[in-house]
Amino acid sequence: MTGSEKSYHHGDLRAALLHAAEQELGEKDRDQFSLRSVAKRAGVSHAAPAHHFGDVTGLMAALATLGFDRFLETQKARQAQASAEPHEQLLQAGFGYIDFAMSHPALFRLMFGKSWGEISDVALKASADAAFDHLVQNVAAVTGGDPETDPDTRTAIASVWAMVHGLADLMIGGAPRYLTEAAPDDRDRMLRQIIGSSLPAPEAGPAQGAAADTIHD
Amino acid sequence: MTGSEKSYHHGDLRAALLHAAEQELGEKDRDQFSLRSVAKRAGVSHAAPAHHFGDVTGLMAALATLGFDRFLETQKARQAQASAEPHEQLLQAGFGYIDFAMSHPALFRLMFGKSWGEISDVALKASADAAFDHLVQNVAAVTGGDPETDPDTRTAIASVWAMVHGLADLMIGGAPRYLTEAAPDDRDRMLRQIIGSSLPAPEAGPAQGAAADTIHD
DNA sequence: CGCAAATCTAGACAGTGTCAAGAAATGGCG
DNA sequence: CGCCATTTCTTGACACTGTCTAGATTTGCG
Repeated sequence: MTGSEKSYHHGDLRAALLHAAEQELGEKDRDQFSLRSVAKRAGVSHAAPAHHFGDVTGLMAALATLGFDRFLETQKARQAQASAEPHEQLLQAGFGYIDFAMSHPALFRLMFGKSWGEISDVALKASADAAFDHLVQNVAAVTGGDPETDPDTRTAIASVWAMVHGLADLMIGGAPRYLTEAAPDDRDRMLRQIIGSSLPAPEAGPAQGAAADTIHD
Repeated sequence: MTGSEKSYHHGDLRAALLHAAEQELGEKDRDQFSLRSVAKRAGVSHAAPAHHFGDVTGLMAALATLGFDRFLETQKARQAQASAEPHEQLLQAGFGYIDFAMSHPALFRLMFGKSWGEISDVALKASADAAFDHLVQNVAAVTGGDPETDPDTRTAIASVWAMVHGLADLMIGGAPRYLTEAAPDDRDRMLRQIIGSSLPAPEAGPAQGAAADTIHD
């Protein structure tokens, strides 16, 4: 423990392996990534990860879990330093969504790479669901409807999610040159406009949005 | 040639390898996919693909090129059996976009997996650009603006593309249960509504669309 | 102290992509 | 037609991958 420079037992190898894997994922491509290389980076033998994560898919699942947690944090951090008005909150969550994707493209692709249905890891599913629920709540706060029953709210959830996710995924690939070539200010304005267009009802009038102040949560 | 059952020279191995690779990609996961397995499926030695595609990335590029071509065909096929009205044309292109993604999820992920900037293969870039230009033209036909100069058109392009791409990518993963759980009819209606919400101006009046008949094509 | 459990190492195995050398078929030129 | 350069494919080898098994080392608990 303490220093834990080089003892037979690492102390907290699981976290160290996750850290190494995250760096490895950030530097190299998805196919350059190897279990042995992260083990080497962590300074342990090639078979050490097996005991903590079992399979390589186990490490991926743990990595994706960690990713979803930070994903949610990024969105909340963006929202924290913004107006409490629901519409603005949802907008900032969307920016956080895109921020995370562009900051950690490989991790983002890993998180959304596998099909939702075939997730067996309970921790991963919990973290992913938490991130999803956050989006649902933010949309519901804007529409004012129940996500489970109100069809307009359900459509709005799918709409906003698709728009933000599509922007994130496309900007990772650098596809829409109309977005990537634009100056940062222009880009933010365009994103704002685009995300806003996917919202159910931006506002009927300028005074309408102030109604949220009475409740304000 | 002729029968070409089993001669030393295959005849058209390149096409056969692409076909085998496509099937392999459809059946197995991205990581199960291997150069040797497609060679075995095509009935040739494990080193045969190297001469036609050089690297494994070369095969991937060729496969993605083939994918983008079919991607474009799928959209055009959808549009062909629909009204010539620009708004409806764009909508059908979007449905084709999503159709293709759900029919060939692995290929779709392969096509959009790599960053746009680091594409060196000229054929791949050409096919991808062709697909992108098709979208641009369809959006421009709705807005009536120049894609290069009109900022509203540029924003509309990014908006529509992001929405449709986001829907496609999310539905591959089965993420938005509000969409995947819905009955097919409901889903189409929701998609129509969602895609429509990302459009600049749905329509000013019902008679407006008939103007396309005069020009047609 | 002693021993079971947990943690990590070392070695082996099948499978991967890539490279070099050579065999087999093709096509052009005399 | 005959011959040879070129293309196409095979074979074998190499380093590397993930996973399995056996064993070494450390920890923790009675």
